[in-house]
Amino acid sequence: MSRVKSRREQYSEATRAALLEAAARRFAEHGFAGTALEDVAADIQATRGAVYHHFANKTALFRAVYEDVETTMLTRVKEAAAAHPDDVGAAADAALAMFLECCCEPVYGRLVWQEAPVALGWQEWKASEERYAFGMIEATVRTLIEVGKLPPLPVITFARTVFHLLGSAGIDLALTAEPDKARVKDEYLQVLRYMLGERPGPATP
Amino acid sequence: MSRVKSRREQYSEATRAALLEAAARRFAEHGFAGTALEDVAADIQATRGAVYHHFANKTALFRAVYEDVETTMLTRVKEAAAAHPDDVGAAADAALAMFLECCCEPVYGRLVWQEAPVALGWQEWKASEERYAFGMIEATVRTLIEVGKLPPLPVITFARTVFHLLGSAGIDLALTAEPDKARVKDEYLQVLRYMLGERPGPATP
DNA sequence: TCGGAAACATACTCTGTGTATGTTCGTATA
DNA sequence: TATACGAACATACACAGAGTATGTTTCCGA
Repeated sequence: MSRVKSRREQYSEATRAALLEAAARRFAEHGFAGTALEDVAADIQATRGAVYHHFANKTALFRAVYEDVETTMLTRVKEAAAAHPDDVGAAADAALAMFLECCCEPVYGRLVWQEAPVALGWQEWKASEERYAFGMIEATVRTLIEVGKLPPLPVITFARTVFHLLGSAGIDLALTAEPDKARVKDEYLQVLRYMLGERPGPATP
Repeated sequence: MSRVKSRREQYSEATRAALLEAAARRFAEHGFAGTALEDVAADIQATRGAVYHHFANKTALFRAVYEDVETTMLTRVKEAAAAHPDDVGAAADAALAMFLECCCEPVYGRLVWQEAPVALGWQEWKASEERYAFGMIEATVRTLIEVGKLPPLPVITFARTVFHLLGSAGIDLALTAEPDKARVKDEYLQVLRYMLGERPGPATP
């Protein structure tokens, strides 16, 4: 497939990867507008020249970081689902839980849910999610409907709503102070389960 | 209460109001980062000096715009709810529907849901919503639980979720192309009703 | 071994924010 | 009614950061 890399290519890919890593940290910590490319470059002992060699502009750098974390997320979610090859319900549960887990992480949560919509524009962000998180959720929802675990609601809209549901829960959790985190997470799981159709049994009379 | 305004005060308030209006348009159309104060000032035949006289900085201007649209929204929602003084369920329905309506409007939707979290920072945005949309929803949810129309779920978390639910639906609707808008809106109402507890009857067997 | 191109660094331009200072004009006070 | 004062702006300047143009080094293939 891809032949052996020359030393130069290896160096180049290394700095590119280092730039992505540094940028991810900066963007996640200070936001898109709050990060100067100067600082990103300095983090890896380089100058902005290196950045503009590898990426067309600031937005392109962000886009690369964004697609990176999305790909990582997708892999983890697929792994989680693959642990239940015989039970679609359990697989869906695991997938959604893992996605929520990802959203809780400061880097993924902030990048994907806070910065991406303004850095890339809502339109592009929405289109991108089609290929990542949202696409995955849509498949899950479709399965759940086919299996009868969900009523035949409009798939796309329902999936998009679930997507936002998990995302907002995740980002809220990511910013919840440590002492409350466990309780809030439990509350969100209760609410999410309710919204996805589970009904609590009547209180013991 | 407030004594009669001098001519000077009237002029000042007029330009301040004009600045807010121009800024709202610019922010809603080009986003926070994409708006230059120069242009906002030019829109009302003034210079940036006027802006910086009335507002501490760009963020403060945005904050003022933001609080303005939130207040307008709250008024409209309260009016909608007040139309059903005898039926809390209907009042809650009307309130939520009106809120969704507001979220669909490009100015409110974009400012509150896209720009505010990054312009003000998620923390401040969350805190502000406590006093506006979210506070209102919380009251509604609390009522619905007391009346028994909702099970006793954790109020704060549930309200916050509903808040995001309506917001994401609204902003998505705001960006949906006209021919599809009616259908998508209908789909969202279906999904929202489902998530809020209504269960469709079984298909005729 | 040498020409060229990739991988950067350096230097410059331009836009936009924030600030410091100047100017006008209404208004209170003598 | 003359004047002093301060609010309401305008003008001018400093500075940061994005984007671009150009220079420099070093690897690699012919």
